[in-house]
Amino acid sequence: MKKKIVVGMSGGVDSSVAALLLQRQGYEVIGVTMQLWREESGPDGAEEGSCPLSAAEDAAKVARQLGIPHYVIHFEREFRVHVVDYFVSAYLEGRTPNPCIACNRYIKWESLLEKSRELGAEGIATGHYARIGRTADGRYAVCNSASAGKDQTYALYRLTQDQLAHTRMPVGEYSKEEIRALAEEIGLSVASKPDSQEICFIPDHDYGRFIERDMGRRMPEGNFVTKDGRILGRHKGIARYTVGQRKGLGLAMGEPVFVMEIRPETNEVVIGTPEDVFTDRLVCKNLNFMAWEGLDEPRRAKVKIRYSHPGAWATVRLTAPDRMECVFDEPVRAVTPGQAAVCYDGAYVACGGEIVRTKH
RNA sequence: UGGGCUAUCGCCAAGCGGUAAGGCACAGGACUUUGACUCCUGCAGUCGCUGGUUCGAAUCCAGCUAGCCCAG
Repeated sequence: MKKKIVVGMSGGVDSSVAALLLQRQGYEVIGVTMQLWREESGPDGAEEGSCPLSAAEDAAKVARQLGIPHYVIHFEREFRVHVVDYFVSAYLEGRTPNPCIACNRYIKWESLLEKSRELGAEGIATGHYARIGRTADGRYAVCNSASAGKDQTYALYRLTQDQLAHTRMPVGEYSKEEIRALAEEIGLSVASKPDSQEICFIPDHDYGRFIERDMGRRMPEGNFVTKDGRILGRHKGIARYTVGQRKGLGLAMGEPVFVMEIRPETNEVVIGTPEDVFTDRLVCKNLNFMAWEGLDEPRRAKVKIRYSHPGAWATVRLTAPDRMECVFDEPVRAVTPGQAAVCYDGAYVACGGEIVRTKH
């Protein structure tokens, strides 16, 4: 009897080819498109955003081409709570969230995996460019995909051992070019669809406006200050800024200036020089251990502090049961509370957590 | 109100008789699988106003206006 697997199909090239590959590997593939968000723009509720009708239609079309069943599952409620609400409240608290990490954790894995079990499948598969390997001591861990330019492991650091044991990422064995070629080869209609980018539920990229509309009122203005307390001007609400930001401050100081810190308690945004935004240590919490089972003693690791970060060498250690400190060999730029610090042991994701504090 | 100084792009600022540097800000684009960063491009037909001198004036002269400083 064939093994049954659920493939999360976004309507894009990657997840479409993932379904194809699994089918070729002999799985009984079930295509599922998650409906996550409905943009109530336009008078008659025109669709837009993450999984617009066209996404589900594209996915359904691909499923038809492959001859597999296809379902649309509604996760709007989960997405609202675990991604959008988290996103908005984090910004209002002066942090800079990474919604893709939250979405992976709560929606793509927790909710979808649960659903797949209800459907009698042994697990789920996605179109991520990452691989799932086993360490010497048997732990599951995601590692860099075959094509270095397409690594998505940073956003996957949250996955648990159980989730990893029931997950397949077939496109991680290939490069983007190979995936497109495969799609074209069998005539998949979505072969040339452009890659998605930007946060799916804010297509116009105006975060400030989204947050204000979501909470139904305007954010309070406050002061831009220097680290020694001098007032430089007024800001338009702390959620409009993030550490390391230069553009959009409207501050003509003669030299470029950057956001050093956001202080929700006083509603202040601290401004500094390019050098002021470098730090050599950070503390994170809500840890998840992947290739590493724990961290009894300080260890060396390459640490990424944002999705596109090449990684920087650091010594990491636990300072409390759920507190990890990273001390970098060289200062890194714009360590930002709310973002994730992900440690790598070789190609494997070792562990990671949410950045809570930086030290200047 | 008497004396001195200054007025050049949103901010700062070169320019010193030969036909408006630069920085910041801003806008657009590229890059980007979150926010950022970075990169590229654009951005004063005009120099507080009005006259004058000159082949030619932001640059010299006069008056006016505004701001700053000193005196009072």
